Amino acid sequence: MPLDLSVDRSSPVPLYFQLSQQLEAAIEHGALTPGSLLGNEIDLAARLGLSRPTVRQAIQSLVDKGLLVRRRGVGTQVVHSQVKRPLELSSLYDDLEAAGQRPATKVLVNTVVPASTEVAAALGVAEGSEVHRVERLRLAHGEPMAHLCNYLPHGLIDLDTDQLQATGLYRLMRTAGITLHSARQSIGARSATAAEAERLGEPEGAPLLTMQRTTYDDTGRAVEFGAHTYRPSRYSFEFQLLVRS
Amino acid sequence: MPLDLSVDRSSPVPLYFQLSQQLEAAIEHGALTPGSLLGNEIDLAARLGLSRPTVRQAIQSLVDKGLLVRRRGVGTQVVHSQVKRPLELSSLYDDLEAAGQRPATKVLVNTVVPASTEVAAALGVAEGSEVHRVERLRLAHGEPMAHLCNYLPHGLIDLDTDQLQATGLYRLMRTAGITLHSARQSIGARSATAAEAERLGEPEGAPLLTMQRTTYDDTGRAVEFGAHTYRPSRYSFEFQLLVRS
DNA sequence: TCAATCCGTATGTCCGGACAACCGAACTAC
DNA sequence: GTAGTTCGGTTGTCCGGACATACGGATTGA
Repeated sequence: MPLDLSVDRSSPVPLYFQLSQQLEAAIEHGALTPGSLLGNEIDLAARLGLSRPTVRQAIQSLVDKGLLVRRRGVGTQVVHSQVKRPLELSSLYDDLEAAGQRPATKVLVNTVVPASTEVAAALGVAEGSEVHRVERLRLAHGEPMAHLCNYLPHGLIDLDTDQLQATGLYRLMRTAGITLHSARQSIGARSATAAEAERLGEPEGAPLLTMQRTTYDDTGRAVEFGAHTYRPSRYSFEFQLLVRS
Repeated sequence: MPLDLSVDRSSPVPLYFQLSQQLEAAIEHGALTPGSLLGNEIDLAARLGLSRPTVRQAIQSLVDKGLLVRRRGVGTQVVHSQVKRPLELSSLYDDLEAAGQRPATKVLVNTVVPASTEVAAALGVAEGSEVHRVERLRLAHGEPMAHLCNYLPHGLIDLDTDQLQATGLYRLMRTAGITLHSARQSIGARSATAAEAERLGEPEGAPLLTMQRTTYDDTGRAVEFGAHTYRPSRYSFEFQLLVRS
């Protein structure tokens, strides 16, 4: 059964994208079983009335996602799954929501402060210049999960406390027209101070998972710097890596 | 100064790859300054005697690396740097070596054991079947930095203790002809048990950074499962993320 | 003066074809 | 029986062209 694929040429959606979506769905759905050959590109193109480059572009996008593997002289195979999602630049809020965890946010601080040396260096602004400072407690199922402290350049975005309670910071930034591009992260661990333990409902000296992140938009501007602490009993970083070959 | 680019058609290296390497070097070297336009693809192709698709392929690879940004109707710009390396599937050994840290390895255990429930599930083998078990202490500058416990399917690779001391596990696997494809990771934190504290030279109850990882080859086979603990005072996970758009 | 429109330009998509490089299996020769 | 060779099949690379689409600035109009 050669799988029923079709493309809609009247659609504004690019043909290669239509195809890659259908292939991905077929893999997800099990119509294309792991290890099975995909059939050669020429035939596939002919069958769909597409050119080979277009088919290749569709396949390539799935190879980049780690769903397919090409072998010269052999063909294109479906990877033996295990692949879920590669690491994305996502917000904790969205992650929790996607996991059905019903996240909630408690805004502790939402103000403007002069930039400390560390914050100024991270955001690439002058020391002492005004920056937004947001401190939040992230809850899941009513239990504190993480303490989030973020700094943003002044004037970049309107930080409304109500909106911060209702959604994540990244979604706010995207809505404001900022196109996120990359981020530098550092994940570590340390003992909780008395104040941190208190905030998160952990005993003093308990181990904490820490994450520092600076996010840049597509012009290279730093748009956010954050120092987060997580309760390791309730949160860990899970992600998938792909080999860049 | 329009940058001197050239390609060698007699070389077996693909033309698009030659071009992307030269562009990357130019960016690295500063010949292409952040924010500057790259010049349109048509001219670039004509100047190099290449076709536009080839030039596009070169540019696209750098866009995927996060070095360039394309804007329709505008052009292709160099990202305002900050980009170093996206997260790779690399071994701790290679990372330390690249950072000039002079890593050393002390093999504590190198044996074959029956797979526990957890290990069997991770590697996708029958519970109780034989698997390699390797336990190592990773040192930098003579100081313990991490404790690495790894399991590998039996018969996949010849695990020589001397080789394990001299290099990293990933390099051994690649040398053995295994093509790594993806990995699932989980990073967390917890308190050190007495034995762990002893091994790493930390006080009992000290916070530890933990990482569990299952690595798959390009056929989807699990080829390695590891449970690592790191001294947070000496190690943290640092990496760069790109937005997949 | 300010807003809407037009237009040049650059990337985005797509086509059809060609040859090269590589893998695996069948075949052949020893 | 085994080793080497040939050969079909598939992906990798590259070409030259065509039209669509979106952005930004200049022009035009109110």
